[in-house]
Amino acid sequence: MPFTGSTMTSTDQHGATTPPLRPTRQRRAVIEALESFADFRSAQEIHELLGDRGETVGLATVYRTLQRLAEAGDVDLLRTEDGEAIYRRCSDTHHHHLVCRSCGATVEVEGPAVERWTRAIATEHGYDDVSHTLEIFGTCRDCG
Amino acid sequence: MPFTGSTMTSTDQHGATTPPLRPTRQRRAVIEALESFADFRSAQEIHELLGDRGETVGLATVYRTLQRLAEAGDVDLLRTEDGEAIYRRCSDTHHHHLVCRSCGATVEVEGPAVERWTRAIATEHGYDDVSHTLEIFGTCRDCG
DNA sequence: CCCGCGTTTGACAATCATTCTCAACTCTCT
DNA sequence: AGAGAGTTGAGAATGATTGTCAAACGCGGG
Ligand SMILES: [Zn+2]
Ligand SMILES: [Zn+2]
Ligand SMILES: [Zn+2]
Ligand SMILES: [Zn+2]
Repeated sequence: MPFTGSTMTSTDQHGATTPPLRPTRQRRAVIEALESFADFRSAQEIHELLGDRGETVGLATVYRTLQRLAEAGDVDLLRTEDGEAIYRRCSDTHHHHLVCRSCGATVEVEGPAVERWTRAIATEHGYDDVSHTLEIFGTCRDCG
Repeated sequence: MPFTGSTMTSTDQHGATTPPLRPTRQRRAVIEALESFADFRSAQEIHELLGDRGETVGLATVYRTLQRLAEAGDVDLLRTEDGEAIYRRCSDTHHHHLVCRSCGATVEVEGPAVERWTRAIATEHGYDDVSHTLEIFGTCRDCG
């Protein structure tokens, strides 16, 4: 049963199997593509953008790269209503997102209180090694 | 761009298109199946259980029913690490889940403060019609 | 009880995102 | 240059979820 606290986990990497990561053309291309977006995008969208730009990067590679980045915590991952994975470059400090339901405009937010609360609640119920996911959705001013 | 606050939304249904819902054998069977679980299960698992029980219900029907129930707010929906949808019968008041990462044991939790915080943060940034998703993961006592 | 009709079902095909395969290729280091 | 591990890409494979559509059903009305 694979349950997660993937994006925005409060617990961090154990220490181990972190094999080297080579700076290849495609890897750089994907990262660069991410830089050019302010909101969440799917692997397919990123692959498409790269195609338009002339940068040739295999779809499988885009998927692989995005996964690696997500695991490394260099990008945040969330799921659309229908389960599709979408990614976004983001700051390295733990945070959450306030996303516009209609245009996707995203704002990073922090809430020390919430962080404390989740940990407390979990501990209180005997749960260890706590992590969590939290996203806020709404309609932004422009889409209002 | 389908972004959500599906499960555990703080905003509720607008008012409209809620066509009647017939209490069919299969519908009842799915609901009953859900009653027999305390944790989240996938459509496939539920379909399988029904099969074992002798209750014949088409897989497509299980999917459809589960969707309806989720939309109606009668069951909570969340996604496994790999995007698979899993469901669980739950109380009708707004709440969140504390889930064991390894065995799936689930506890419903409430946090008025968090509810207030998400709304405040959103408003503060000019976002309206706010909803949110929040899940806490950890290792339960038994799996510790 | 029987009829009419919109709803629901189910077997199966169709989607579609994501993963797998694996031979060719690229780094890195010596 | 050469060896060895890490990467890539084209295309096949997977697997959850959805679409199709004719047959079966549930709910009144007569
Ligand atoms: Zn917007
Ligand atoms: Zn947090
Ligand atoms: Zn457990
Ligand atoms: Zn809440």
